[in-house]
Amino acid sequence: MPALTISQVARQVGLQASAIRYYEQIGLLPPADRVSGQRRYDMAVLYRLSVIQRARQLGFTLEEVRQLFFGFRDAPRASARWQSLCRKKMGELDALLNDIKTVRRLLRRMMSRCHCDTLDQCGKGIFLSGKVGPKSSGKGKNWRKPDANKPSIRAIAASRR
Amino acid sequence: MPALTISQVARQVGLQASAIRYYEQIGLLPPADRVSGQRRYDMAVLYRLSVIQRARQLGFTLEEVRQLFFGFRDAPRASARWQSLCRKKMGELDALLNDIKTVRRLLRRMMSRCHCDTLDQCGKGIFLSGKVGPKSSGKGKNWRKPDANKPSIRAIAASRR
DNA sequence: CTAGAACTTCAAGTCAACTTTAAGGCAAGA
DNA sequence: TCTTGCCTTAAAGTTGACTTGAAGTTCTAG
Repeated sequence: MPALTISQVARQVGLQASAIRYYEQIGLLPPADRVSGQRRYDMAVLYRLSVIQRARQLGFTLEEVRQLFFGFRDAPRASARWQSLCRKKMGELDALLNDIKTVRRLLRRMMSRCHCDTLDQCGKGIFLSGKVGPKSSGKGKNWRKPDANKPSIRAIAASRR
Repeated sequence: MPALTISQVARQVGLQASAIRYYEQIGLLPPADRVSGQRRYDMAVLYRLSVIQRARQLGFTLEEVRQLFFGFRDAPRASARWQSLCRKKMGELDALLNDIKTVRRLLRRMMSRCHCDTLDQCGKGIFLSGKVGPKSSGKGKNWRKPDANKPSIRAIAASRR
């Protein structure tokens, strides 16, 4: 009967021990059995962690993983849970894809159309073209361009670990 | 001579005043003139901020914006600076695009191929298929699958503000 | 028996780009 | 004078998913 230590488990699934402790702490893993204070695991935790890892690969947050495990009071079948979450995530990906394409167009335009000498000149053009920031254009006092400077793709680097 | 207050500037460019103070604090904007302690601006700052806003739209980090302003000791022309940064960002976008496509394929596979009853069963399958985590496979003691579970697309939601 | 490796907990740090809070300053209008 | 409203600073909070650090305990090899 394999009673694995935390670092053995960590090695098996390719995580740091601290991540496993963290998952336990936030309730994604049940409190582990202890042998004089130290955690001991069996194979089941490897499966559990594999699911978590796969979900992370698929772009799910830990909150979504929590849903996967505990969220569906209906839908008891694992496959149905995956289905539901995957469909949702697929939609988010498509939205992200669109944003990225928009930004690519913008980048292309910027590259081909800017011939400014100075950034101030450049900024003047941008400011006057009104593509940035709401310049109260008479449509009512609190009117805002609908999603004017929308595609920001924040944390574009952050997403690539 | 328009001497704008910080909130007037903020309204013009569609930012919060706190963001402008922050930009000053991190050195993206020069210290503003003061009238009895309060910041006063002229049109130049609108252009400056327009450039920053446009850059943010294009997916640039503030660090990259800093490069745009102060980074190129060579390349004095604004257009050349934009070119260089845009090309780089374009590459990052393409990489991100690839990751997204990979994740989409994974999502599709998960949806069509998983028929598990329980998540444990699911996890067992994932674990045994070895697609998650390095399972020391005899290629040397510290061998790791090259980028095994790579496409994680962290902060996929974060990128959509 | 004794190193030192591996484990424990709890708190705090990380990253980016800001925002929020607390505590206070200054000017104009009633 | 009092209130309203905008402004100031410095510090702390936000978000997610962990990691790192400090201080202490336990296991293991020699």
